[in-house]
Amino acid sequence: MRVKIADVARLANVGAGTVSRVLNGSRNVSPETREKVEACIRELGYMPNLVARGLAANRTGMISAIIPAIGYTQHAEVMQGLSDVLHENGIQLMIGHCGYSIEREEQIVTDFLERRPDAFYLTGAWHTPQTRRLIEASGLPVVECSNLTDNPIDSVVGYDNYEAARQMVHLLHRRGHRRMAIVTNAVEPNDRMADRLEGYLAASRELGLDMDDLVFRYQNSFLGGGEAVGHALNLPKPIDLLVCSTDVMAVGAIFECQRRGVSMPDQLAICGFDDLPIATSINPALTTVSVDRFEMGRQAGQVLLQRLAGEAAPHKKIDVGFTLRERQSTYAASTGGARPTIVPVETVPLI
Amino acid sequence: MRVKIADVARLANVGAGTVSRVLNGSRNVSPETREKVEACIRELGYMPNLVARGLAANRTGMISAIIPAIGYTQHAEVMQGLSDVLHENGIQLMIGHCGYSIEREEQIVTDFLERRPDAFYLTGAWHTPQTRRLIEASGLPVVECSNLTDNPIDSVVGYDNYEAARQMVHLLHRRGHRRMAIVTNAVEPNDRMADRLEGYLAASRELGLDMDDLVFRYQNSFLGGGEAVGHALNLPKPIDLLVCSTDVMAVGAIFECQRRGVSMPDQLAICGFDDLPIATSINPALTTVSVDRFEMGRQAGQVLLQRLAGEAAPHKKIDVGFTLRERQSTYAASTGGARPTIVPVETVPLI
DNA sequence: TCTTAAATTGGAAGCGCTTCCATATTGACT
DNA sequence: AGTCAATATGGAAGCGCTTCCAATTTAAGA
Repeated sequence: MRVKIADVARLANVGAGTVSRVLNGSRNVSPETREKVEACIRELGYMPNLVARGLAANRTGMISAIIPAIGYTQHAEVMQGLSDVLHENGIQLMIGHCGYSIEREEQIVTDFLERRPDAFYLTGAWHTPQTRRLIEASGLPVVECSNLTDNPIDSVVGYDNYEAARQMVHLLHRRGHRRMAIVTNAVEPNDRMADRLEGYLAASRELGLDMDDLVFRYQNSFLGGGEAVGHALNLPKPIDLLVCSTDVMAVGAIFECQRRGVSMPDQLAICGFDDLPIATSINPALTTVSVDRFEMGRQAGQVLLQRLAGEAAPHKKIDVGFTLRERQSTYAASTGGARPTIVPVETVPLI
Repeated sequence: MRVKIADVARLANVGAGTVSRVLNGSRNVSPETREKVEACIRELGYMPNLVARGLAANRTGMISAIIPAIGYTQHAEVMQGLSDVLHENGIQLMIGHCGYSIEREEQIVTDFLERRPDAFYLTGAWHTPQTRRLIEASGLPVVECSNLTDNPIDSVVGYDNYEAARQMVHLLHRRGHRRMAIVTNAVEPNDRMADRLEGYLAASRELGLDMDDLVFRYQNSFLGGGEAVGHALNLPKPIDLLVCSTDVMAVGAIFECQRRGVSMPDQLAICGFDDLPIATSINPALTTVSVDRFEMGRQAGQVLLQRLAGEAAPHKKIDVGFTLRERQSTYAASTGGARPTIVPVETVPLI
C-alpha cells in the first residue's frame, strides 16, 4: 500500500521508467538491470497499483460481464469458465446481474462504463437500443453469449437453441412420441427461450403434429414445471410427452408426476433443456439438451483476449454445439418404454 | 470516453474543482452553480472516469469477494444479497473463486490487493497465515461469512453451524429416530462442514447414542449422497436416519433411495443442511436447516458500508440465525411416520 | 458602516503509473 | 578506426480526477 515505483527505482538506482519496463516485461531491459530491479522489488515487497496503471495505460485489466442472476447454474458455469481464462491473463471480471431485464442491463452497462473495462460480456442478444449505442460508441470488444444471431454487436459465442429444440422433437417423434406439449417461461422473456419455442413449433409443423395450442406458459421454476404437469393431465385429449424449455421446469414436472403417481415415461414422458447436474441423478434420469457451458465461457474469454491483443477478426461467431442426451424420462429406441437405455444420437458439431 | 471534467468546467465557466464538487455532492456549491454545471454535464454527456477518481481519492468503490465457486447456490445467493446492497451505494463487487483452497484464496487476495479494493468479503474463517497478514496489513474492512468465530479478522456474519446440527439431532431424536449416521465431505474441508460434524457428535454424546463410528465421508455431490446410502444400507446394524451435511448430498441420497425402493422416512429417514429450493420440491420434501442467505449477504454489505463510513465498531459479529425445517423426509411429531406434516420448531433468534 | 466568520470558488499539486523522447551505450560491419 | 543501427536508460509529461489552500464574495453581527 505504501511502497511505489519511485522507491524501487531509487533503491535500484535506475529510473522509474526502467522499473515500469521490468514490471511489464518489456524487451528493452538488460538482464543485469532486470535482475537488480527484481531484487529491489522483492526486498521492498513492492506491489503494483493497478488503479494507477489503469489510468496511465488506459487499460484496466477488467472485463464487465452481465448475466441474469449470479445463482443460476447455467450462467455461473459460463462465468467460471470465462473467469478461469481471463485470470490466467491477469484480467479480472466485474459481474453484474440484471434479472432478465434489459432496462436493468442498460443501467449496469452505464455504471460499468464509468469503470473503464477493457471489454464486455453480455448474456443474450436482446438489448435496449441505448445499450447497443453505448457499447458501440465505447468501441470496446464485446462477446454476446446467446443464440448465434446474425446481427451481433461484435462477437457471439453460443449454440443454436432453435435447432436443438427442433432436433429434440424429431428424435422423440422417431422414438414414438406423438402428442406433445411444450412448457415455456411466462415471465422474463429472452431470446434463447424464444428460440427454443420456435424450434419446437417448427418441428411440430414439419411433422404435421398440430401442437400449436399446446404451448403452456409457467414460471421457470420447480413449481412452474409442477403446475404444467397439473395442466397437462387435465387436457381433454391427453399428451404423451411434455417438452420443458429448461431442466428446472422438467425437474419440477418429474417431482409432480412422482407425487401424482404418474409413471414416466409410460404415462407421460418428459424432456428438458440444459443438462444440469441433477438431470443424471433424478429418477427417471432426464432426457435433455447438453451444452458445455464451461467451454462456452472459455471460448468467450479466448475471443475477448484475441480482441484485446488487437486481432480484429470482425464479427466472430463461435458455435460450441450441443448434444441430445437421451435418458429414462422418454422412450428410447427399441425398448418399448421399459427402462430404456441411452442411445447415441446425432450432434451438431463444432464449426 | 472522451469528455472530461476540464471540458465541463470550461463550458460552465467554472473551475475543475467546482465540477468535482458538484459530482460528489459537496455541500459547498451554490444552487445556481450546481445547476449550471449539471446542465453542462448533460449537454456534453459527461461520464466520470472512476479509475482516475480511484487514484486521486484513494477509494475505488470496489469490494473484493472470494467464494469457493460462483455456481454454488449458497454462495451465489449471498453474493446477490451483498451485491444488491453495495450497488445501491455505487459500489461494485470483484468476485474471485478459490475452489475451497485457502492457498488459492491467498493468491486471489494478493491479486485483488493490487486493484486497491475498499474492503474484503471472505468465505469462512480458515485462511493461510499469509492471507491474514496481508489483509490485516492492508487495514481494509473485512467481513467473513462463516461460523461466528471468536477470532475474526474484523467482522463476521453468519450463524452457528455447530448449534444447528446439534439441535437437528436433538429434534429428530425427540421424533423417535434412534440410530443415525452422518455424511460429511471427503474433500475440500472447511470450517462450516467441520462445525456441523462437531455439533452432530456433541448431540450424539449428549443423548448417549454412540454414533462415533458412523461418520461417512463422501464427495459433496448428488453422487456422494447416493454412495452414502449404499454404504448405510449395508451396515450390519441398520440405521434409521441419515444426516447429510448438505442438501446436495441429501438430494442424492433421496434419489438413491428411490432407485433402491427404500421407503422414506419409514425405512430410512434423511435430513440435510442449507434448505436449497429443491428441498421443498423433492419427494419426500427434505427436512433441513434453513438460513436466509440473501439476508446474510445484505448484512455483510451493511457492515462493510458502515466500516467504510468510518463507524469502527471493532469486531462486529452478526448472527443471522437459522431455522429447522421439518418436512416429510423424517418422522414428524404425532404422525407415526405417515405423511407427516410440518411442525413449528425452535429457532435461534437474531441477536 | 465596519468587522469577522462563513460560504464559494479557482487553481495547483498531487495520486502512482506508462510512455515517449532524447541521450548514451553497445556491437556489428566496413 | 569509423559508421550506423540496435539496444538501454533516465526523466518528463501526462492519464482524469480529488483536495487543499488561498482568494474572493456574501452574510451576519456589532
